[in-house]
Amino acid sequence: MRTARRRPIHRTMNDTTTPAPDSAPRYDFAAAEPKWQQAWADRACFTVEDVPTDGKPKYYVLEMFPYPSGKIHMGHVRNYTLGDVVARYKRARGHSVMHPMGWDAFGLPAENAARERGVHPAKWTYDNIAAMRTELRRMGLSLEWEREFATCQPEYYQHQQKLFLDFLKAGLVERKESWVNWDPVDGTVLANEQVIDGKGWRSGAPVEKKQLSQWFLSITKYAPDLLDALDRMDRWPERVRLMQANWIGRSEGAKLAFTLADSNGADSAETVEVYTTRPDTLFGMSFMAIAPEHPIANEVAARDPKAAAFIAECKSRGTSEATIETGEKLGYDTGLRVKHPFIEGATYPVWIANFVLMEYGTGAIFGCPGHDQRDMDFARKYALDVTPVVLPPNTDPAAFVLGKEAYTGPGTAFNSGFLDGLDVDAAKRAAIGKLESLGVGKGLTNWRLRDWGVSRQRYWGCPIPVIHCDKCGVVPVPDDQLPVRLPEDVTFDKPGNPLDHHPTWKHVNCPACGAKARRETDTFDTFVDSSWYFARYCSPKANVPLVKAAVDHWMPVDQYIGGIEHAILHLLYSRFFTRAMKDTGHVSVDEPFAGLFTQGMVNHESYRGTDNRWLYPEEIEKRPDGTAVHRETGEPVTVGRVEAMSKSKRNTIDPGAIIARYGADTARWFILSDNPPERDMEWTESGAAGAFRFTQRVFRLAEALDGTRTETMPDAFGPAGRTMRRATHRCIAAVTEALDSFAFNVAVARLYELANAITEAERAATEAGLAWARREAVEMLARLSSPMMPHLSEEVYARLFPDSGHLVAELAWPEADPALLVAESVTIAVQVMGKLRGTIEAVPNAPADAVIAAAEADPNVAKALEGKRIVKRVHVPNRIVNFVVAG
RNA sequence: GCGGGUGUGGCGGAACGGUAGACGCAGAGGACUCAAAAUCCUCCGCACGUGAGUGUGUGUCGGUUCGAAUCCGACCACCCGCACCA
Repeated sequence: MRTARRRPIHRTMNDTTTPAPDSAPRYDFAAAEPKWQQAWADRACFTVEDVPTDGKPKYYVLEMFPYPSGKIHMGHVRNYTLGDVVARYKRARGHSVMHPMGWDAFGLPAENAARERGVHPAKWTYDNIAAMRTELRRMGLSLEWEREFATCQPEYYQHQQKLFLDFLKAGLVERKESWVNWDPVDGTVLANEQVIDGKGWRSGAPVEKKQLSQWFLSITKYAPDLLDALDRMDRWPERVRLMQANWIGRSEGAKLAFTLADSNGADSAETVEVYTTRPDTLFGMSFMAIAPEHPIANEVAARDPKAAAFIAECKSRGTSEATIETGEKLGYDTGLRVKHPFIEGATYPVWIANFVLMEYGTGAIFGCPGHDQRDMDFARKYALDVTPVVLPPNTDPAAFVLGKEAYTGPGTAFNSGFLDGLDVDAAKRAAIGKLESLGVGKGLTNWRLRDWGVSRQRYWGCPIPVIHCDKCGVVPVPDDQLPVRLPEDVTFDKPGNPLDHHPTWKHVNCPACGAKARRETDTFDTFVDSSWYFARYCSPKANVPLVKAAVDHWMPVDQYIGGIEHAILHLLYSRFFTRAMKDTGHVSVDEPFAGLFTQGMVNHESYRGTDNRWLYPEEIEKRPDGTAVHRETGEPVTVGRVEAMSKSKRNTIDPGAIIARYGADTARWFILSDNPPERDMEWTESGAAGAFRFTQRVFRLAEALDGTRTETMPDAFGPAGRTMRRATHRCIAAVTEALDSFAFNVAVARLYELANAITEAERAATEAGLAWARREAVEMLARLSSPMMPHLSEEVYARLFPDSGHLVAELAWPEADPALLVAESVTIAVQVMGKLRGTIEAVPNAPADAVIAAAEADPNVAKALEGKRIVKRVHVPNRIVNFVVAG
C-alpha cells in the first residue's frame, strides 16, 4: 500500500513575477507550468490507495487509454482535458478520485515499423510511450502516474492469460471453425475493416474466404443481459445504447424444418431449417433460398457444375462494393423442392441466392415475396409466384394487388387457411403453435451478435496460453508456467506470423503427458487487452489479475470518456469481459462504466496550394479578407473545408507546438471554451490566441491587486463592492452548475463574465470594502478556473496567499453565499400582447399590485395600452408582466 | 432502406415555456504611442428612422398558450450509425 508523503510547496515567486519587457507577456507560463506540476507531484496530490481508508466517497475517472503512436494529437488533448476537469472538480468536491493512465501497447503498427524500419516492436513501442508520456505530463493532468502500465508488459499480459484460462475452465471459451478474411500474401487473417474493395489493405491481394480453427469468447451467452442492461444505463448516451442494441440484434420469430421432397415427390429424410420473423406469412411462400455456403448448396455443387460455378461467383463477388450498392439479387435453381409444413402436397423450388447470409439464422429462408421486399425483388426477377397473405386494414381483398412493392405493414391474414382473419401478431402466435404441435418448428429468439473471435496470426500481441498435443488435444498452460512470454528474437523478413517461424519457441512438451507438443502461436485480438485494463488500474502491481477489495472499492468507473468510434466494439467487449470476470470470481460488478461521455472530434480548416498539394497550417498566412497565401512563395492558397485533422490532408495542429507557444492552460482553456464537448470542435488560431489573451488578463487582474491587501472581511460594502460580491457568488453557483452538467463551455463563459465584472470594479471609484471584494473575486476566478487552467490557478492563488501552505489542488470547492445570490433589484419585462414594450426595475418579490401599477405607468407601455381595454394582467414574479388587451 | 441526431447573427455558441443572441472569435470606430505591438473604451441580427422607437427575426408551414428557440403535428435540409439480419 502506498501512502502519500507530504513535502513543502516550492515557493519561487520571484521566478515568475519579475517584470518582463513591455512587449512580453507578464505571466511566464513556461516557468510556472513545470513548477506547479512538480509541486503537485511532490505533495502527491493525485495519489489514492488501492483500498482507501479515508472514508471519502470514491470517484473513478477514466479516459480511454491511448495507443502509443509516438505523438499525442489534439483528440488526445481534448479527451484528457475533459477527464482532467472532471477529476479535479470531483476531487475538490470531496471525492477520493482515482485517475490513472496507461498504454494500449500491443498492435499492428509496431510490427509494421519492424518490417519497414527494422526496429523491434518492443523498442518502437517503449520509445513511443516515453515520448508521449513526456507530452502528456506537459499538459498538467491530475493523473496518478504510479498506476501506469502498458498492456505489452508481461506483468500485465500474464494476468490476461490467467483470466483467459479461468474463462476456459468456466466454459466461456470455445475453439471452433469459422470463415475468415485471409490475405494469401501476408499470410494472415484480416479484420473486416482491413479489407478494402475485397483486397488486403497492405498487400493489395484479393482476400480469400477461408475456414480456420479459432478461439472464441462466448459473448453470445450474455446477449440477453447485455441487451437488457442497456435500459438501466441512464448515464450512457442514448445513441451508443441504440448502436449496441442494434449490434446485439435481438429478433423474435420461429425456426422450422422443411422436408425435402425426393424426385418422386415423396418425403426424403433430409430437412432444411429456416429462421423467420414472419411465420404468419407461411401461406405466401413461393420458394426457398439458401446461402451459397449452405451445406446443401455444397451437395448440389458436387454433382452440378453450373451450381458450383454460381457459388464460386457469389464468393468472389462477396463483399465487393458493386454488389452491395446495386443490391442485385442473383439465384440458381437447384431443382430440389421442399414441402410446405401446412399445405398438404404443395412443394416449392429451392434456390441458391446471393442475398442469403450463412452467418445469420440458419443460412436458409423461405421466400414470401408479398411481404418481404428482398423476396419480392427476387421473385420478380425470376418470375416466381407472388401470393399476398396479409390484407392491409380497410382493404378489399379482391382489389388488393401487389406490384413491385412488398407489403410489410399491419393487417389481417387471408389466403392463409387456419390463420385467416387473425391480425399479424395473433397469426404469428397461431402459426408457431401449429408448427410446435406438428413437431416441425418452434418459437425462437435469434441474435445477430456472434461469438468473439480473438485469434490473430501476429507477433505483437498477448500469446494465447494453450498447448496443442497430438494425444491430449488442447492443454491449458499450467498457472505456474505463466506468463507465456513473447520471444524477443524474432524476424519479420517473411510473411506470416513470426511466432510460427520461430525456430524453437513453439516446440514444447505437453504439460499433461510430456510428449512433444506445440504452443498456440496465435495471439489475442488487442481488444482483449483493453477489455479489463480499467479493472487492473485498481491494483496495478498485484501478483493476481485483480485484488477483490480494490476492484470492489473502485469499480465501476464513474465517468468514462472517449471517442464515439468505440461505441460498439470496445465498450461491448468490456461489458462482456466484466460479466465474465464476475462469473469467474474476479469482480463483483456487471457493468464496467457507470457513466459514459463521448466527445466530438477536433477539426481544422484544410489548405491547398496552387499545385493542388495539401499544405500545413503553418505554411500559410491568413489575410484580413479571409483569403490565404503561402507564407514563403506568396502564392494564393485555397481554403478548404473544416474537417477532421488528418495527416493526409495536412490539417493537423501539433499539441506540443501549441503548448510550447502558449502553454498547456491556454490549450486546455480553448479546447473547453469553443463548444459543448460532445460536438465536433474547430481548432482555430484566433481562438487559441484569444484563450492565451485571457490567461494573461487573469494574471493582470491579480497583479492589479498588489498593495490592496486586507486580511479580514469588512463589515459593510459600498454599491460597487456589493455588485462585485454578487457577481462573484453568482459565478460560483453558475460554474458549479455548469461543471456538474458537463457544460464546460458555459463554465468558461461565466468565468469571462466574472473577469469582466472585476475589470468594471477596477474602474469604480474607491470605496470602503471594494478592494477586499476584488480580492475575493480574483481568488474565486482562480479557484473556479482551476479544473480548466490548473497552473495559472495555482500561480494566482499563490500570489494572493503566499503563506497559505497549501495548493489549489488541495482546496475544497468554493461555496456560494446564498444571501449574495439574491439580486438587490430585478428587471421585469413588460409585454403587451406578448410583445416587449419596456422594462421596469423592482425590488425582488415585490407585490403584484405594485409591479403591475409600475408597469402600466411606464411611458412606452402606456402608449401601447392607449385606447385599449386591459382584459387580463399576467404577472410572473421577478420576471414578466404581460397585458392582454382588447379593442 | 432502417434507426438516431441537429437546424439560433459573419463564425462557435447561450437561453427553468417568460427581455432571443450571454460569453468568445471575427469586424468597425476611438484612446494610449513618434509609430507599431500589447492594453483599455464604444459599437456590432436584419429593415426603416437623426433619435426615441417601430417592424421583423431561432430551417419551413400549422397548432397549443397571456407568452414558444423551447411543447405538439406535418414537411425540408444536413450530419452520423447500421445495412440484403429473413
